Amino acid sequence: MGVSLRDVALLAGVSVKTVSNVVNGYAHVSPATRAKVERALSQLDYRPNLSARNLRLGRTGVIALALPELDAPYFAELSRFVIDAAAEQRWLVVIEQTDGSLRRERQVLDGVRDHRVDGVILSPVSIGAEELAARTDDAALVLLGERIYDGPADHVAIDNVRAARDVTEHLIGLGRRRIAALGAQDNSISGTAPLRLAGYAEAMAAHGLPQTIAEVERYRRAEGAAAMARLLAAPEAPDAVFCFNDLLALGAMRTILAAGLRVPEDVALAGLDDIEDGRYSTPTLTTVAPDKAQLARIAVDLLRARLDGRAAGPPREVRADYRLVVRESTAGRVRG
Amino acid sequence: MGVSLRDVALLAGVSVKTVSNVVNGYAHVSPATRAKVERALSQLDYRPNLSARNLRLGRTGVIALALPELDAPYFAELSRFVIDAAAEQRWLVVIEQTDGSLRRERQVLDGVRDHRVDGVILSPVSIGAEELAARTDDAALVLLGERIYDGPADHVAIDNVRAARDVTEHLIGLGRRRIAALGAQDNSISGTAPLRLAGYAEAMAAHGLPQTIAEVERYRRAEGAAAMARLLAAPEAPDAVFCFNDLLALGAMRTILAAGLRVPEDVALAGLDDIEDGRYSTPTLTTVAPDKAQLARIAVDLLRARLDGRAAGPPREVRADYRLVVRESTAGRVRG
DNA sequence: CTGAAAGCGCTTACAG
DNA sequence: CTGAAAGCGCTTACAG
Repeated sequence: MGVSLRDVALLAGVSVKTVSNVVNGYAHVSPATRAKVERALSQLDYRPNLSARNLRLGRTGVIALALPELDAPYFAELSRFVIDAAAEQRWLVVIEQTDGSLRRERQVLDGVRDHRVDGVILSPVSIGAEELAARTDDAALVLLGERIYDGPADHVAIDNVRAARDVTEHLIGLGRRRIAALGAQDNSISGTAPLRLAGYAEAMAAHGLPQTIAEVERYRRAEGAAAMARLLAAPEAPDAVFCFNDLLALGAMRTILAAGLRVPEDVALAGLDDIEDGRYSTPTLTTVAPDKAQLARIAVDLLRARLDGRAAGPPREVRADYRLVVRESTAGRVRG
Repeated sequence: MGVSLRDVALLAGVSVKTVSNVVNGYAHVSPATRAKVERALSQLDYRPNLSARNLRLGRTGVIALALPELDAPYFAELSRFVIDAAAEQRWLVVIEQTDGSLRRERQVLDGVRDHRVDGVILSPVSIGAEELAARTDDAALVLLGERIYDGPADHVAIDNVRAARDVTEHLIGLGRRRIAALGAQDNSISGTAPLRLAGYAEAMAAHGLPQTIAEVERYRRAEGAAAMARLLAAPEAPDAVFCFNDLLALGAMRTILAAGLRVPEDVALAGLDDIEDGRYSTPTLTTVAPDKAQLARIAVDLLRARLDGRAAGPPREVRADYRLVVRESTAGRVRG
């Protein structure tokens, strides 16, 4: 294959153990021996075989990041931070796309048992809390960004209810009264949709305002555009819409503008995720910005704690920060 | 660790070799033995230890996909297809972000020598053809989406010169005359910028039109917005702009609209990449759509051929398909 | 401070 | 058709 410890040991005239000691930076190696070994190491350009090390150590040095779809900007941006945070632990990150399907979410979890990855950071859509809680393997698992109740595993997310309430209050504060929620979902067991809907409903109820709810299957632009068309066709069209993510909002924006209406004059629009697209759309998009770097870092830290065996206790529940970012789609335009 | 072949063999009352034969689906196992083994297999819920198999086979079953940044939509969309194509080979894909830096591009290549991955699909920015050609390790490597001359490795990309010419011809055909190119780069050794610039220049020269060139450092929205502001401030503002990718175009669009000008009436705009954002912007964005699924599949196929040892010959150069997609940013709006 | 040896779990000639 | 055994390259008690 390549150069092995044995080759280096032979050349340096020492044992394999000694070479291993030097490679792994252990103390108690005499300077003379160390120098000899290091000369041989560089002469042969030795690189440890990670497969062998992993077999011996029972680790792969690889973690899986499982998310519905990599090409949704929110997940792509989040992945970037997860990969960076993992790199600091010298972990490689394998990306697995579940499409939100139960079968594939289960498959990802099995990857740990196949010794392909040491642990999994999962952004769950379909898998239920009971199933996760019933898992017998002790695979390191961190749930990211969705809310599964009863903590079957470590979990990090923003407070979705509060964030949704903040957005809705912002729209109400602008004087809007016919405020629709776009993005409710029927099929989501563990998703955020019910939480965001709850936050919206809380705020609307607190002000005695009627609720209008538009459902979608998936959080993509096309669905936002279609749902918005349905809202506009209704007898009482909304004067503001809180979309449950930015992609839905950008799709909705397209529909509104293409219909010859103005944003925000006719319809104010807010999203959630703070993807880059919304910072350059016209008008720019008001949104909730989760601290993605923080989310990623916490997820990696939680996983590391489990893998180190430092945390053997009950699942931990961590909240990440977010902030409301008001832009033109609700506040109106400023000519540049 | 877990259940090993030995455990299964003990329970089934056969040798390890026989269990291995069954697990790997080899022929010539008597039905009776096979049944016995399979019973033991499922009783113990055996899962092969991939680390051990990999050590033995000298393979990891993992490939690296190295690209500048995952959160650029083009790369996120491409990654999705690469992961899917790799999954069909039962490969896992580790994503590495180079930020276009030479150091990190080199690091990725070293990953093969560390036996962390079997091969690499690299979207190069900084690394030069000479350096790649000078590599002594025989790591499987496929170059994706950029043009490096003299084929130091297998390579797949669209014909960037021709695509750029097509876009420019389209703008000329619309009657535009002051057509600027936005996205030229100074620092790119291996990048596509010179190729796209060449295509633009060819078309402009063919029609005797003057060339205007705006440079950027990186292909992001912010840079497109800033470069467009510079173009608008010039004495002869352009009536059309060919941006070297869609992100630049979307940034430029923001600047034009924020300045109170119209797209395409005042300035027509075209990009390249066909990212989803451009299909929902207002106006929608004219662009070149590379066949991303095809690019990904070819890249994976090229890598597989190298790893199988089927292809030991000289590097292969493959062209992927693309098409010009005319939308509102050049053709004008249709009210919905 | 250093060495000889076992063993992680798998695959694969080599016998029979 | 099946088995006993070697070996992939590493780490780690166990001696000395």
